[in-house]
Amino acid sequence: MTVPTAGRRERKKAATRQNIADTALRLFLERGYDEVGIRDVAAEADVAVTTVFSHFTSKEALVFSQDENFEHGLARAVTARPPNEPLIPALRREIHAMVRHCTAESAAPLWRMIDSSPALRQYEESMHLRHAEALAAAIAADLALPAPTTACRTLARFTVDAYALAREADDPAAAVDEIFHMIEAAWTTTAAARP
Amino acid sequence: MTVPTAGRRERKKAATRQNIADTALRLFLERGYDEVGIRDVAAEADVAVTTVFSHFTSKEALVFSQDENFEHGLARAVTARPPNEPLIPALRREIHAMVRHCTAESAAPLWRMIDSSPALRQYEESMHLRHAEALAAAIAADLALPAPTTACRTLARFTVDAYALAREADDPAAAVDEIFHMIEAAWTTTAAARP
DNA sequence: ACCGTAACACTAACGGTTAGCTTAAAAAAT
DNA sequence: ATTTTTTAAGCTAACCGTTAGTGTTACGGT
Repeated sequence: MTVPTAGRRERKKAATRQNIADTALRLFLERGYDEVGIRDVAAEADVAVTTVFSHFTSKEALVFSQDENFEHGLARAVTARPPNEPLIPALRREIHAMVRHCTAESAAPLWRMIDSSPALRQYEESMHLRHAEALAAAIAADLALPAPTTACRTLARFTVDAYALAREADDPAAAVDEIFHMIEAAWTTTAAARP
Repeated sequence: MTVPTAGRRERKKAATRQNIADTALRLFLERGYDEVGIRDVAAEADVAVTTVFSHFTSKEALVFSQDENFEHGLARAVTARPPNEPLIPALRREIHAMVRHCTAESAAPLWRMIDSSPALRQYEESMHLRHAEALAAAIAADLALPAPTTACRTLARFTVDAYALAREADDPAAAVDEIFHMIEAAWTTTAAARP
């Protein structure tokens, strides 16, 4: 076993959380996000309303429960990349993977739901900004800077922009390449790009 | 008179709206955004709660009622710029003006309030995205394109990023210049930049 | 075996938001 | 000038996401 007996309590907690998330996502996809209330989710998952909010900070968070795993994926793409690989290509690879992942056939209904709900779109945007801040910190660390500079923060935001823009483009993969071509040009003109 | 007698009804409506916005902003700054409810605002402005929501789509919109004027300021910076002036410098000028405007001494308490409220920050972000979409359309029109391309949308987003990033920087004006140096490099590498 | 604590339940409420209906004043039509 | 139509604004009552307060149960370390 790779997992060192995570304790029954933690396993039960994880199971409850998973049950809630699965139930919520199923109901949302069946009836539509706005047509399903938190009380419906709680009843169907056979838990109390307060239990839902002890596992998820908001209704929208129920939809993005899986993507929280990728929360630090971008930062890890910087810190854990092959040695000697330049920064920008590493970021481009990661964005490519993320775009491919969320434009997959199986995820289509989910993203259609997200795109049609202003509340969910807004939640996703603010997630992206959090990711950008984490990424800026990782980039600064990679350059051995004491704190993120304006250039680091800018690169981070441009990178998450690439994800958001490519997702909406007709040809997502081509869009990633096109936008990263622009990012590369922007980055190479900064002093931070040269050691 | 330059105003062609806007009709008593419309004048009263505008007055009511202004009254609500002024009262709300005053209460928010006096007691704090979270400590003031919509019912408080309505009572103090001497209107019904439903009247507040017939003028403003949400509580957060009460805070940004003035900035709605600048909603299309960015797009106008493109469409109404001096002839023969290149695109990027025109955008940089506008962002400079916007940053100067919202980092002014008189606006400090307002922005402190906004920065300390997650709800208001999120609302501002989604405003920015709306602005970016409008700007992308204006850029495409300026280039005589039938529809916004990926490059247009990218430039638009980078531009609103410049605003957001510069606002938080130690030296906002310098940050605008630094980021626009990067944007210029990104834009000149795209095919769209050359006629 | 014991106790501390973490997970969950229940009730009730708070605050933003909306629906449905009524009133009254302004604008348009007669 | 009177009638008719429009529309801003009001009131009530609720919906829905979210939180506070308070128990209760069952796991985990000692």
